[in-house]
Amino acid sequence: MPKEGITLRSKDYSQWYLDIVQQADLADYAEVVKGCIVFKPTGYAIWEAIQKGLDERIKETGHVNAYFPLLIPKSFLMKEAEHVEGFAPEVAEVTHAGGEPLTEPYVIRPTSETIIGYFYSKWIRSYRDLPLLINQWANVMRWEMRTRPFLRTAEFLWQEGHTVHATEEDAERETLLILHDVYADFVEKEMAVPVIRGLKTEKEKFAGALRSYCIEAMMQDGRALQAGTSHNLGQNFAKAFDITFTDQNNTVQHAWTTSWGVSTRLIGALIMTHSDDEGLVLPPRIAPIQVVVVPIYKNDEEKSAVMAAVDSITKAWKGRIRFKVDNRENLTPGFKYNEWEVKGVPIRIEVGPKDVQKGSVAIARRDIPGREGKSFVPQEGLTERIEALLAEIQQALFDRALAFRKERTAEVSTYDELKQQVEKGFAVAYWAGTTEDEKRIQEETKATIRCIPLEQPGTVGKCFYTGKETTQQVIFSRAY
RNA sequence: CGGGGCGUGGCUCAGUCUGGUAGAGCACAGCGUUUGGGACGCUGGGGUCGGGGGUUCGAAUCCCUCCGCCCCGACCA
Repeated sequence: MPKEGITLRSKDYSQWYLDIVQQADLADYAEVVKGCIVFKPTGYAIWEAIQKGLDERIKETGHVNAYFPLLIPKSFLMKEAEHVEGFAPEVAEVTHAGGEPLTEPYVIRPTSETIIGYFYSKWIRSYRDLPLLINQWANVMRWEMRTRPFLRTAEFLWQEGHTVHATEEDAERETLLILHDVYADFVEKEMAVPVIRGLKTEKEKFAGALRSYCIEAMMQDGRALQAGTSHNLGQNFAKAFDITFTDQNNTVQHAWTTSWGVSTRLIGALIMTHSDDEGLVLPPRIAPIQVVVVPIYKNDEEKSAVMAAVDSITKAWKGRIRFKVDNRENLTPGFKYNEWEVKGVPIRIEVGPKDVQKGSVAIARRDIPGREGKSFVPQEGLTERIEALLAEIQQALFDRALAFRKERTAEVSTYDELKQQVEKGFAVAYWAGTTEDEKRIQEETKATIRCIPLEQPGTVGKCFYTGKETTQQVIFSRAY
């Protein structure tokens, strides 16, 4: 049953996405502030769930939270050559305050390596101070030319980890720990979004990094979305900000730093991975509301019987299931079904007079729309049944997304094949080209190397572009 | 930055070509009837027509100018 106000995916995927954001009430355009959005309560609740899952993992891996200033002296940004080049075009500047021009303008942070680097240089003296493992939850601003709710907004929310280590190996271990145990683990287990872990090419790496690792997901239109990045910054920032320490041998050395972040863009990934033409679909583990209960009655007598049943049914749920009883008056059940479907609640329970008599409820799963996903089950054992079903839905969403990605991924051995494949999804190819080659391919196909997957077949093949033999495979795709 | 679209009650838009008392649907408020897949009736409130200037007896409508937002593309988490 097509929903009002939602464009079909097959008709216009981009418009469908915007419609979902609006209809599920996730965000509003901040029309008075260019490129920004308002995170409405429903959308912000998803962010809070993401924060919770990530924050737990960040802390479990030994990090602590702190907070640094929003404004950064402009000169700080200039200290690391590649970094300036990467970010200068998109920073917003504060030139006046208190009615006076500032002697040195501030920039609104586009990312915090520089200001954090400044403080780290003050705090670190000895190898005994290392590793320093700090994360911050913050907002940042990048003046992007073209914005899209959640996927790319001028201001966005994120976490950015900034760590300092005594050796290159330690920094590398940290970078990969975050990639695997924090980002990939969270995104796959909690968000049910399968990702490919890989290394960025020189062209795509973070401005100022030695190496950038990433997790890449495939959206339903076959395009890639970078869902998280973890950078080994080498000694670049340590040298720019003079982050040094004295080692065991009393020698002063530059430290090795890392930075890593994921943003509210993950909400976009969630939408574009699971949702359908009926609206938002949320994986149970991330859903702010996992189960909605719609009571059905015609008169006061029925109402009291139904509500009593609802109370006794939901009593056992507290602390186990995140649920909401939709007891709004003057709205028909049908209206409520539609509303909660659009908003992506994983399970809907209907309780009506017939259920009171029979000791049953109707249970409908969001990931299987329509009659197929709805059945009548006994009230007895319902809590366990729901918990099992939530887990089943979580797995089903992941499996479906993974199957979709596999179906839309193919190995290519010629440039023509690549051109065709990137229309559909990911093209896996042997690659021995240069950054220049990569740029040319992007101009011609709009596709970029999303990553060099960490998992490599280890076999030798011919680069489709240069014809050189190589063992390195990469993934080409169009990206968000 | 290039291309396109739009600006009229809260929302979606009609009205602009051809100037003549600002409209519809939805939403909202009240009352009543409804309620197992987007209910219905009656009543009601709500608009400096994006801003400024001009033409005219008269401008949402014609002219000039400024502003803003959205979509597509290049660039980017």
